[in-house]
Amino acid sequence: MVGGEAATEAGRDFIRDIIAADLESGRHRQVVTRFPPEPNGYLHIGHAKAICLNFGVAQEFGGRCHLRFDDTNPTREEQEYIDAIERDVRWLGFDWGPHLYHASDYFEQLYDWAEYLVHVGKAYVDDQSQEEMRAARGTLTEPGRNSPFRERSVEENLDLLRRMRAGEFPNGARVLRAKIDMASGNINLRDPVLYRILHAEHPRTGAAWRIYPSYDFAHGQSDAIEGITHSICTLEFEDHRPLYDWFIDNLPVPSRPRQYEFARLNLSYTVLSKRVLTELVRGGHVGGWDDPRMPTLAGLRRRGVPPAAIRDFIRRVGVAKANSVVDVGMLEFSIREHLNRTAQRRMAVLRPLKVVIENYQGLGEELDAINHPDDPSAGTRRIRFGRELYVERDDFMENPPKKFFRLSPGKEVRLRYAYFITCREVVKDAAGETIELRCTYDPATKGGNAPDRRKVQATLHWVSAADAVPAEVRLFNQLFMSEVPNAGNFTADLDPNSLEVLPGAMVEPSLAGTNAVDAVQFERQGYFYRDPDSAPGKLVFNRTVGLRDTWAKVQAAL
RNA sequence: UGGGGGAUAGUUCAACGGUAGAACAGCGGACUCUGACUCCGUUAAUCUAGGUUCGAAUCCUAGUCCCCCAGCCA
Repeated sequence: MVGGEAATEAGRDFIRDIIAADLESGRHRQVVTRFPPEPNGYLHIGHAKAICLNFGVAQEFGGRCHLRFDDTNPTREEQEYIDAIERDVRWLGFDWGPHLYHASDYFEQLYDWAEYLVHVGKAYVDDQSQEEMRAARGTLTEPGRNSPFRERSVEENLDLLRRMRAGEFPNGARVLRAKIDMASGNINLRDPVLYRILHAEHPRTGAAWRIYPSYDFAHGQSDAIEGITHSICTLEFEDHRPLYDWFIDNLPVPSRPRQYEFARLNLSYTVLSKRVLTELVRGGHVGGWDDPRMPTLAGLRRRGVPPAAIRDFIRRVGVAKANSVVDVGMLEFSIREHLNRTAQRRMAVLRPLKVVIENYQGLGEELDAINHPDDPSAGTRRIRFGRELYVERDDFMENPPKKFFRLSPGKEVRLRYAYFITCREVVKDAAGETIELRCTYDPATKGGNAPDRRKVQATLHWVSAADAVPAEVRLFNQLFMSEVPNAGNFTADLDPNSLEVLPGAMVEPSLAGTNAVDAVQFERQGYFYRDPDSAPGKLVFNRTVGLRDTWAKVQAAL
């Protein structure tokens, strides 16, 4: 658990207000919440909001939060997803202790309650086809019509229900329906389906069941069985609440949970739809559920986003009932904020340009570099200088605009932790491409300061050619080009340049160490994280997020 | 023309009849061996129209706009 940290981090919102009031009034002695994913896909950052909310309030108010799989539809659910969900919730920083449950744990009890409703005349078996049911349901503005099977006897209903359970009928032949009100303005109350016939293997119950409960019939009662006090869900379930309450009122359930709804998270330039994410994976548009461009927790993890940054982001976003789209920049802010404090600094040249220091005669002395400017306990490391170096191609311009502070012909800059150098000559290939810079250094500026106190406008990162280690660096842009992508036709909106691979990067030797698995800042560029595609002799780094880039803004304005 | 929700700076969230505030973004500046970080300053909002009240984002009335619901999905 993140414990006290989360408690102090917590904001205030209408959900927490309700819980605080319920505790104060004595309605509940302890708050019990649950995070109820359906195991039909990977968790994404939208789920992180629900997870942080449910586990968060439980922590803050001294209660508990259950992890419960809503596994009522075996035609869509898989064990792979169950495992991934548990892994991702833990990674996010939450612990359900012994409280791991499944809706399928309650199948027998739910079935008993179905028979109970039949006994009291509040449920019936309907033989109508799916099409007939749809036609009889009415529309948004017209009431529905009662099913011709609505007034069957209790005995006949019971017999049919039991034979449904026994597997006597094919898929779709009959359903069990609640007898509520076919004329209700709320369509969820027009005799909703409680059980459908599904001859399908269930990941947990195997072939034990031929009928499976609907979400509506399973969710609230599962909450009641577990003693959930506050059943927190998203807005689209708001008009299911009367039905939720109908089951609680009409069944001998052991407790009285109440449902509250909040607005789900939306992020700009991002799609948080399991359907679309699944198609992205199955259609090969991304490398998998953990592709660093994916908004899944697995993708964010691989990208190098720390879970604490996600929690901080969720806290900043808040909880309310208004639909909204959060600027993805806010997520990036939380990531930078966290990584700036925690990531050690290193030097890496993404697009190398060779520099020869013509007057350097040394053999390559070692210099001290600071691992973290704000954290002395992170210590220092030794980096080797040399006659041949690499600097960033973007740090040189032959004909620079006025505001360009970096290297250009005749200009002096500082090489971080090393010396001042001045560009003397530009070497080009036959095509006119700059391939090398001939520079001179000032031996008196060793360590990076001039005895005469003269200043330079820029400090450049660099690596020495002699001991630089080659690496592949992967840069990511948003997967979608539109600020609010159209989930209906998302392929047209995919950015073909969302992945940029730089195969020829050169990094500090310290980055090749086997223990270099933590997030790291490549100075002046961004935060990077070792990708699992790395292998002995093959380093791969993902850019988690770039540093704020004021120069890019100035440049864009030129 | 049914039912359920929602509208506050560009964005997200506060303010619960009593000075409309924060964060992110933006803009300007300071600092800087990261054009980073940090710090300082600053632009910027109550959907509309009436009403109640000494006083309304908040209460009332009438509108407007947006979202969700017609799966044997969740």
